[in-house]
Amino acid sequence: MAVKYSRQRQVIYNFLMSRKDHPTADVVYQNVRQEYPNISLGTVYRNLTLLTNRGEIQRLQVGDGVDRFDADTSRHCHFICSGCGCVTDLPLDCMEDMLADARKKFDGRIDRQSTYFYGLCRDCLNHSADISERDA
Amino acid sequence: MAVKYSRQRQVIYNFLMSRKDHPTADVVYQNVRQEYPNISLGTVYRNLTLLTNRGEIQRLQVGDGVDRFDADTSRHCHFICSGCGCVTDLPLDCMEDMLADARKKFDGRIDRQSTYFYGLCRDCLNHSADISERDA
DNA sequence: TTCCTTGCAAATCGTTTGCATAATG
DNA sequence: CATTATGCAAACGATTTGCAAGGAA
Repeated sequence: MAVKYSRQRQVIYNFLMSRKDHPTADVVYQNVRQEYPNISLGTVYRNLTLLTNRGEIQRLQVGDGVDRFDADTSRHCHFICSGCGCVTDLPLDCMEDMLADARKKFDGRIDRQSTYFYGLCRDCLNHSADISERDA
Repeated sequence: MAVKYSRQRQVIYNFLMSRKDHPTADVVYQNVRQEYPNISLGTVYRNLTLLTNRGEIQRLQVGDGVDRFDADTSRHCHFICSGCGCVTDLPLDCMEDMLADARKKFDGRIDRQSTYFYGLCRDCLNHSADISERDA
């Protein structure tokens, strides 16, 4: 039950803190491996899960079948682009209101909320505009 | 590309319409099989995916690694109980406001929103109260 | 007849786990 | 020393897919 320090976990956490693009476990693995060549994917998964359970990071399930991880544990929404798959933070003021509203309407205890928005990011919108023009 | 009628798809859709508990593909399979013994899991998955793509049903990813399906395509949130895993509808008035707010703040196109709340349902709350009393 | 759909089984793939060894406290 | 963490590889499990046969338009 007690958690002991491990250099691997530290490196994983540091890497996650350095990124704002919500990398997958495999991306974490590929990057951490450059600094720590012997690390295994299993260790990466184990530590990501451990950190998530301790609330030090957040696990995102955006719907493409691959889990992503976010070192920012503050309450915020995410936008997922259906074009390129990028995931970006989307802080909204009304999250507190929504949570309060949900608590008022639901008979039970609500601890946590997770909200994802889907659509096309600016880059993908521009690309699709280019394509329409070209085809016209 | 053209969709042809199939009895299997009809049965799957009918079953989904009859349930409000957001069943998984396997639950759909087990139930549909009683009426249609030769149907295969692959067919169930194929049709659930097809119906989802056509917007006739909704695919939910509540975070336990198993997809769930909802014949109610109206805009509403879901509550997932961390105790028993049950999934219930949670309609909120403020969803429109939230979507509007997100669209205002985000540079890109937002098509769709998905919101999940997590906590303990009434039954699980009662059970945990029972356990505390018993242990006291 | 043409194209879509099915049943079956095998393949996929992200994630988890068992085990012997290494590191931590 | 007791306990937790690691690396490796095998296991897992939900979902997808290839293919030959069946059904709809």
